[in-house]
Amino acid sequence: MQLSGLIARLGRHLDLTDAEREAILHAERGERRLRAGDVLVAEGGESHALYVVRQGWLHSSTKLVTGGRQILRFHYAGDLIGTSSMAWSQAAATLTAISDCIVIDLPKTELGLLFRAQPRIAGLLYAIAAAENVAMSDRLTTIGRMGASERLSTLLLDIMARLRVTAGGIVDSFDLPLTQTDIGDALGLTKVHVNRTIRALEKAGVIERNGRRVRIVDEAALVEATGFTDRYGEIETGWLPPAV
Amino acid sequence: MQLSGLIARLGRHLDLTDAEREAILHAERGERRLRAGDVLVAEGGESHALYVVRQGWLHSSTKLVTGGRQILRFHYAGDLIGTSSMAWSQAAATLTAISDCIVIDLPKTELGLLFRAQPRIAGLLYAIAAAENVAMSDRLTTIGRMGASERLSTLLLDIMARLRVTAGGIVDSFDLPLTQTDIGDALGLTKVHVNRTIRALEKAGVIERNGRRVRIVDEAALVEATGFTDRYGEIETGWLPPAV
DNA sequence: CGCCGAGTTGAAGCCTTTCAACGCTGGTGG
DNA sequence: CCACCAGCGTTGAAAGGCTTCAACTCGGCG
Repeated sequence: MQLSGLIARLGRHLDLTDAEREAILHAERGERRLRAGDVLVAEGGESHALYVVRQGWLHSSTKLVTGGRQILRFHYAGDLIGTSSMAWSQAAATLTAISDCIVIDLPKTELGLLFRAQPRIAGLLYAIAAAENVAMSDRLTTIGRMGASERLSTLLLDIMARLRVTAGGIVDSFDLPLTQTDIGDALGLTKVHVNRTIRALEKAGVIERNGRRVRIVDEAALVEATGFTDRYGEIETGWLPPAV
Repeated sequence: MQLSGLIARLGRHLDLTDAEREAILHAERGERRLRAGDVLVAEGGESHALYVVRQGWLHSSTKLVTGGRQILRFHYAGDLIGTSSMAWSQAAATLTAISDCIVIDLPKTELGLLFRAQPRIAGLLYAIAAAENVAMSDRLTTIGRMGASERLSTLLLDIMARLRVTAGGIVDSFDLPLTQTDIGDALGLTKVHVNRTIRALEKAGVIERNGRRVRIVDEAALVEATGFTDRYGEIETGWLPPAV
């Protein structure tokens, strides 16, 4: 179980066979520990591996010619990150640890072998990539067509939905390890306006804050305002070929 | 060659073996012809197949609770679309034909079998999915952090880069089958502001228009202003397992 | 011939940004 | 041990970019 990031993740969607577990363990390399703020991969840098998040939060981001930054996505335990190196040997985004993290290496040549040995795993990884794509689409829609408070609300709902996957029980509050600058870079807003928007939501009584802790007071109102849909549930696996 | 959408696309990245071609042909089902404006798949509708674009342009879009629309992506000949149905049986986006189109069905159970029979194809499809993800990230960055004229410039550069893949020679002008409303929905702008922005670029002398025809006069200036990078080039295939 | 969608333009208003300043906290070095 | 500094959060005021509302033109289609 020491190097089982991928097994844990895929096991959420499928009952893995022993052979599949074995093959995954064989593909995974040693783990890497990161401190909050550390950069795992830099945009434009060489990259020949994916990483599986075992513990902690990270984000991927890109820099603009104008000096700005866009945070593309937040990554949590179980996520497969750095996938752009499957298509190119240069990383398309920077991966930065938000909290202290542990990630596991998954060299892409090993992944190639895993694809051959375990086609069911290959199919599931493809389905997960498709789901990632939909998650990106959701974000695009939010940023492209919604105002500041809807963007912020969507982010909070999304984080909470994601935390519920692993946390099991009912979650209505969580620690947010992001600065308001981070939130702004994720939502396409300035930190100043993020601050005003947060305080407006607070004043409206739909959220509460206590330090880093955020509590969602009126989840229904947030969902109603944003049209948020939780995509972290099941992934359909019926079409996958049988396990080897 | 009649049903070879996928072969043509994958052949851009790999030399396919006969067995691989055969397996792909076996997975593809009959073609479907669409008229401009036709909806191939509706958001929320059942979907058990992908589609390969053989001819024409389409776009995928989502509707907002507030009544707006976000166009997520434009699709061209060779693209694999409707991939959200790999993860769920309900489509996450609407697929609409922009011009008259021909698409080929690729049932997901067939794709599952293809994954098992031809692991190299599976790996390549995964790499393509990863590249799609990066393309979405680029769009997110553009919309999240750039002004109207940069967004529009990026769209034009992106379309041109994509057309160059299939058109071979030097392309500096193309027919744009999009309304200004479409462009606005793709860029997160109103059609009114799209219009003003187009005319400003025209007045600045970086583009020219003649009906639907758009000519990029000063490509370097557009690239400079936007930091655009063409991702339509090679996909790295060195990590793929050998062909069967 | 008339209507509708697409493109165009002007004016006003709003949301978000920009600029600026200040309090607070945690970490660092003297 | 404590002073200082840097980053973060917060707030106000002014500016700006984009939207909204409205009106008018043009071309294609019934």
